[in-house]
Amino acid sequence: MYTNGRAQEPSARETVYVKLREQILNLELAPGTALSEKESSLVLGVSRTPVRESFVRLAQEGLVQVLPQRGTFVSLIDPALVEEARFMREHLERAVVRLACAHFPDGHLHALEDNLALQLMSIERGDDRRLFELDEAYHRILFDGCGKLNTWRAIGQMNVHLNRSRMLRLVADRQWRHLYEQHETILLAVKDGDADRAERVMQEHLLLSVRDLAHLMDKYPQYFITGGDGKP
Amino acid sequence: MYTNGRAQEPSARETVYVKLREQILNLELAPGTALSEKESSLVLGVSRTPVRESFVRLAQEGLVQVLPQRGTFVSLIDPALVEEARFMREHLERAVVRLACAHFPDGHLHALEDNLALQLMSIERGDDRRLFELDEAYHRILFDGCGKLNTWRAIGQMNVHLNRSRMLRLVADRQWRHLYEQHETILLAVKDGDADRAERVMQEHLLLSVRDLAHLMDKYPQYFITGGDGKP
DNA sequence: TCTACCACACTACCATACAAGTATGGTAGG
DNA sequence: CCTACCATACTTGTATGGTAGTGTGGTAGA
Repeated sequence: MYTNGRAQEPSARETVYVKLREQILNLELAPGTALSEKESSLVLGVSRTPVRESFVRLAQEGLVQVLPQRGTFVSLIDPALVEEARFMREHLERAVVRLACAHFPDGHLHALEDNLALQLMSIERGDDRRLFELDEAYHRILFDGCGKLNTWRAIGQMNVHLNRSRMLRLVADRQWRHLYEQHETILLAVKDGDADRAERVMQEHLLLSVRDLAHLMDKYPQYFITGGDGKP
Repeated sequence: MYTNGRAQEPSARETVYVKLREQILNLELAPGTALSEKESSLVLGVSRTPVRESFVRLAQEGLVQVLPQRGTFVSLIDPALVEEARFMREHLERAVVRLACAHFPDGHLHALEDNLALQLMSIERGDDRRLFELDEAYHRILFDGCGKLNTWRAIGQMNVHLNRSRMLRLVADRQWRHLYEQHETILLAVKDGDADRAERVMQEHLLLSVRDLAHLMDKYPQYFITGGDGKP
């Protein structure tokens, strides 16, 4: 018996789920797009079962909406969810960054420094997709360093809605420098143990993420929920 | 054609999911218990498909753990998750109760009053299960009144882990009066708009929910994760 | 007695067939 | 021309059979 070296090739369900999720967050599958178990199964070369089970997971995350006997659709962006995601992140990240100012492991500190360096390179290259990932990683490292990784994961579920609108914003607008400078300032404050400063900058930083939301809703109205419950 | 009055009888998957979830939270299905698609399908009188899809949902919530080709098990309680759930609730509920002190709809205020009255009756009857539900509803009303219902739902996913340990605690210990008095104090503070007081009591209130966690881990060690990753 | 091996029962995974509800386009009737 | 109806082609929901991996208990051999 060879020990399999933790390779453990992923299940069909997992690969399908990851792929669909990525496409939805990238807006390759735009909000409102109709999906179908059969079509996805043909495209991805698997049977309906793993596709269907991925739909169940995505539906629970609020990324798709399953209407029995009618169809499955990529959820429209709900501005209320976006705002509440920001609300959650604001209060939890303020708390976490205060913890970080009190105590933060050296290893994670170095990870933040490395991350910032990579951010700078991504900005110079104009690689927005990569910068987006690094931004996520930056905040994740902060939570991890404070022993609050599960909290970050819990935020994740709401965060996908925030991120879809942020992705939309990246297309038109781009103020990456400002974003980078805030990350830099937060890291310095953590190093200095200046909790008040860190908390204040973090709050501003997260406010930035929903700026111009109204503008986006005006520009891409078909991607947002207008009235009641968000059915296409 | 009769309009069906929004009855829309629930799917097999939904009923199975709700039933299993309830049993896990009630500890009727104790942490570590082995499940199986086939057995559950026989017990619940449906085919394996809806059971399997329920397992997918429960696994995503962290309530069960699916080991491919080996079995499905009710997750052990992870003390780190319990503590982080408390952490999330502490910071988010402090923020929400401050909002409530600034502005809170009359309708929701009345709902809180009614809820408190019912709590008192449940305490007199010694109906702990009902009191537990009312406690959940109380906090839910607070979030709803502040337009943060989605935030409450997001907390819910972490909350299930906190609630399993709270349920365990209900069995041995019981200090319902204290719980009720805190709820009462918070309501009064919201009425008076005394944000500082409301926030302070809320923090104490949530600390109560993890008191004696170490004691519980000592008393029911088989229900908790000890070392690494929580596999039974 | 102890060890290595193997058959067997069990698991979750996936593919597929069937059932039941829904939207739609064409057509017959007014 | 307009309306009501119906066949049909979709959709998701459920049931079931086969596959491959895993644990276990019994047995043959040393």
